[in-house]
Amino acid sequence: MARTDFQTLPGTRDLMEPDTGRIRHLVAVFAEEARKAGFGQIVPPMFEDVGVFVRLGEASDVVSKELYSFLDKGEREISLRPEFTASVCRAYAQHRPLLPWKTWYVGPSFRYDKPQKGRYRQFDQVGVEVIGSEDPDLDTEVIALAAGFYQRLGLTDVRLDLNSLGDAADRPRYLEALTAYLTQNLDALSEQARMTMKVNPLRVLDSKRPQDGEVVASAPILLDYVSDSAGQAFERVQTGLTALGVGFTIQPRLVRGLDYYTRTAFEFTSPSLDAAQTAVGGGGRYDGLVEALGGPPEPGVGFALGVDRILLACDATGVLEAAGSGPDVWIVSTTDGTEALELTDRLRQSGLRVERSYGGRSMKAQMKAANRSQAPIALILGPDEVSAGTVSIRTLRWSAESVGSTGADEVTGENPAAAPAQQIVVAVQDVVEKVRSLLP
RNA sequence: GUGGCCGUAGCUCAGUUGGUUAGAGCGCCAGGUUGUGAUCCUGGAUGUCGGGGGUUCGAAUCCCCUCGGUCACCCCA
Repeated sequence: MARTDFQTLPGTRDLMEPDTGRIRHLVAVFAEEARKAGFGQIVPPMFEDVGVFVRLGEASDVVSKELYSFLDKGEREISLRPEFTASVCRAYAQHRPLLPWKTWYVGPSFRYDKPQKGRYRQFDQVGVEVIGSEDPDLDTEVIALAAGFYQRLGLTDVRLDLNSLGDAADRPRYLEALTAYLTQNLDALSEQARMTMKVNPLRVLDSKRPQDGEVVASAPILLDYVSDSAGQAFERVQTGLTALGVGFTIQPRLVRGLDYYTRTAFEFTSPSLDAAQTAVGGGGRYDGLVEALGGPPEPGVGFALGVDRILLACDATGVLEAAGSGPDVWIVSTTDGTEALELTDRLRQSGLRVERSYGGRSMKAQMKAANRSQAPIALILGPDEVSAGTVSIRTLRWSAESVGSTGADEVTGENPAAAPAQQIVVAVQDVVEKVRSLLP
């Protein structure tokens, strides 16, 4: 391990190629899907008044212990956003765009968690929110958008779990029944579950501890306590998803980590992730959140998908490979003139990806670098070429990819097992055209 | 926040009854090659053995602390 004065803080990292290229692609696909579905992009600030996030519910860990908070120089209490939904609701309350307001986002969020595989303190999400309509068809549309996005990436094994949490008015009745039941079975519960029960009984349903499994399995079912209107809406969502061919599983014990959810709640998981974190996305309806943030009582529905976990799932299933990012042309120069500089510039202006060697290295070293870059073509500028006003074009990558015929005499390579390299000499002014004709 | 495992070159790792100048493979650099990339051959560079303290004649190796990574709990994307 290299000794350096500074390194990234826990739970943060430097994303670099090829990962950054994959993320660019992923985001481009998502933006396209969202645009087709009528969503416009929002870029809210990464930090807000802590109150914006506290309204998410103080019973959730995200708020109670994972908020990155600090005092700024104006003595304001600030938090880095732990998610986008609160910011979007705040933005709606502040700007009052036309309803229904459909918006999508991408960017980092921050949670002070202990890092783990697929879990970072700074992590990227893409997501959408719709403010201002209770229509369950929007729930369906939003879920289908996420499902379609996974499909387009090639993630075919993503599983959708669905539940209805009922209206805010249904919640107390259910909590009462659940608490009574859990209290009765207190002895059978794990210590952690007992702690959770005091703070947020719903979350006990989500316990992954085998010990709690038995108790949870026969706990009262949320769906039995859901109001008629919420129940009908849930039916409508199911019918809609089925009509669209989106597969799902009703998961009566699915609850979400943030308290603001009402009615439809859903979670996407990828079984190919063997880590503890298999959720690649989730969301639901939050009909009271805008109002809680001081806005009008507008309902909302949306989801957030974890970019890093999606990438992990892609790795596990071998999709979304990094696109080849090598240059089209590599320029080898053994003179100290400005010819290489000019040729590089000219080729780049013509739209080609051009790389070259620097530092006046030997031709052998430059050819090695050219070969390694995976460029299909090397342009050689030595004293002979410069004085004759020409450039030598040499095809690279002996072994596999053919670069098209140069129509020139073949130069025998020294590698007997590989296709022979070809080399031709052209006038400087014809280089761009010739190179273009050789590229696929 | 709690617990398990781990931390030696750019990368993957070897290196235990503590013992002289700390190793391998890959990669990198240079040469063999008459300006031309594979292979091969030759040569070369790089480590305060994560950091600090302690035990010892002597520590990569044993002890303590600390930082970082990783996995699980928890939580969630």
